Amino acid sequence: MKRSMQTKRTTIYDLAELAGTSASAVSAVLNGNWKKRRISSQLAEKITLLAEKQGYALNMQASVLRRERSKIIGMIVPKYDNRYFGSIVERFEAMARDRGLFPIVTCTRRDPALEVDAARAMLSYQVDCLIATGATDPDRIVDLCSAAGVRTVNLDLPGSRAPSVISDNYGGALELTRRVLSNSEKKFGEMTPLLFVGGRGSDHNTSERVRGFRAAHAAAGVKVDERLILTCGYAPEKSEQAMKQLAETGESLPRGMFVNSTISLEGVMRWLRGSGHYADRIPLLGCFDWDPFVAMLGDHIEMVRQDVPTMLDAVFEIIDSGASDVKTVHVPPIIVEPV
Amino acid sequence: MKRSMQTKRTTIYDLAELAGTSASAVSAVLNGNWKKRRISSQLAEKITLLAEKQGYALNMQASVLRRERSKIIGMIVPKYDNRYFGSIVERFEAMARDRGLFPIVTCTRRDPALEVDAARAMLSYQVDCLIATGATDPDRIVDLCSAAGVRTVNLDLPGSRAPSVISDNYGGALELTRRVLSNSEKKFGEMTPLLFVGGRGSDHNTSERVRGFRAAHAAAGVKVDERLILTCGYAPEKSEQAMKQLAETGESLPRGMFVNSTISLEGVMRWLRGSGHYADRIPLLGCFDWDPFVAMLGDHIEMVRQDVPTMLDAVFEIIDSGASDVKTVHVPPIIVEPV
DNA sequence: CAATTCTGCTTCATCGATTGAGCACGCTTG
DNA sequence: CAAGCGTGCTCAATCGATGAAGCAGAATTG
Repeated sequence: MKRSMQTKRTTIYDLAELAGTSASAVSAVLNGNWKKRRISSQLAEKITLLAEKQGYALNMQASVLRRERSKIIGMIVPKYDNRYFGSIVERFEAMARDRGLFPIVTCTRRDPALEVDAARAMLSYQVDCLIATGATDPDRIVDLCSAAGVRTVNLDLPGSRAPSVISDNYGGALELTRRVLSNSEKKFGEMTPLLFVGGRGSDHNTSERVRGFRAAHAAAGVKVDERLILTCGYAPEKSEQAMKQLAETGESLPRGMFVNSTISLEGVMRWLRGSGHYADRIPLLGCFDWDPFVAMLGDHIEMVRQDVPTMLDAVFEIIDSGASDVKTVHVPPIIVEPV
Repeated sequence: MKRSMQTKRTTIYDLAELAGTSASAVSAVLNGNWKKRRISSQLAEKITLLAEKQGYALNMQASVLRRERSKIIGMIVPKYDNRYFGSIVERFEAMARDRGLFPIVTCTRRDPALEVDAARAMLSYQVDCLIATGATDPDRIVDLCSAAGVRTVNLDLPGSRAPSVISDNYGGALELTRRVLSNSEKKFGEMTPLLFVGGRGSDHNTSERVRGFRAAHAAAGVKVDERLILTCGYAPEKSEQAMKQLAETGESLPRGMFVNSTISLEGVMRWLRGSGHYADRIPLLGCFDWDPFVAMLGDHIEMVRQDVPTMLDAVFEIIDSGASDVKTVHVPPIIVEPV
């Protein structure tokens, strides 16, 4: 309480001296296995009180160095700018803590080099396990980790060398597309091909969603217009640019759109409001991802919300069970009923 | 590359043996001060190559244990569910990395007990410095840290025992209120008292914003209606509930509202759409905080966007300069021009 | 050519916590 | 009463990286 200067932190040796006992007794008491080590409850209590009074804090570096498992669990995540990743991180931290693990999370801004650097850094900090969320190149990370004997789980985007937990992108996209097409029929009396915008053509989720998009068109007997598939990247600037270019072709614009993330939707909406197209009438929209304000934007914005709690349950089940067979768990996303 | 079993990680001792040299030489080479330690560049190169080939990764726990500074910088943050905190974390991580620091961030869900636990955990991990963002009780955290000789900076919410960086809440609120009142005059030909909803009455930011809210009313010659100040907490459920209760009083509802965060706005909007009030006509709104989709919600939603880059510049200036005088830096927020 | 300096390393203690091994004492048992 | 056991602790090695101190041998100097 009264230590204001640059006091060296209190260690178990300090406590041992104060208590007139040995450091190993102090250690045993403070990490809870004093029963096993046959320390008397009197000594235990004395030490506990002293530690509290002195404001003792365990030095994790020393502890981890000595132990074989660090109980540190790492996660890398692309961005913090949307509800999906935000809730993943929030829930991940809570679940990790519930298990007595220390979570460390880092954001890699969809930058492959940063992803690798971050993974390396986490390995240096001796994480017991790493969750690679939405990684550009999950297998690269898995390789790094397995060289160090560290387990990995891929989340959101699958890899081929570690268990993965992802949304059922195909199923979600199929249903989302179906709904937008159906809205289109209700509103215009006919179904015309939709626009697909956002995401990277090379990533698994996007290609699965495109597959669902196509399947829904096929089921409705609508031919997909290939020029309307714009997998331009996730960033708002990218989708805004893609819309602008599309409009410049002079062709008539689609009546409905499948937007591949809220973050891409941000760019699309910017373009919609900035350009005079659609004359203030928002087209029929479907968005793969959920945001509370998007839900309020206009009428009939269909959304598919990825089921984060279930996904993280699956992740921790893999971790807790110690399974490491390369399987992909597909979690059905939640179809949000428009308000 | 070819280590697939549970191989013990490579250490500097392994490398030393392979290179036919000593561990200290390896250490010196790998941490870059081999020039100072007069290691020949031939040996240096040999060791570097070996390390690479063996996939050597530094054991940070051991390294930090030995060194006096850990180069780990911690941040606690209340939530990841809005753009404000999301961008704080994202930028914090980037700036920390630029300085060669390792950022660890943890989310405390506005729970005072979790805040303290998280701070303790970070101290155990030997953070050199801790940034307490939006902490319920910053002084408590500062006390914990200073007992361990760890510097602290308060962000978003100020404390009395460490430097703080916060928005100019009074100024921002004054201008935001002024604008909503002015819109009210344009639309209805008169100014009537606005509603203030969201935030905790006990927190500094909220009380400063209420002060700005009052000052703007006073300047416009409008009397504040005390029953319309609802500092019910930040969570959407809280603000939704508060609106419901207000409506149940049967009094006529205000024509404009000052909403104290996007997250509170979420609840307000839910109520607006759920209840029949305002008959689908969104009232004049001002929101202290920014979100791209909120900007698109309706006409004339005024927003004040906290200036995260400038705030974090200020935080790192304090950290870099080593200053620890208890000063509060007020960063003017950005008035967002409605689209 | 002896004395000094410089070069290029190695040795060893250290950081703080953990844990197997072991020690001293008192109590039981045959 | 000796042998055996249980209790309550201490000792010392260890985890991996770091860096002050030191030590050979080569190069330079007076």
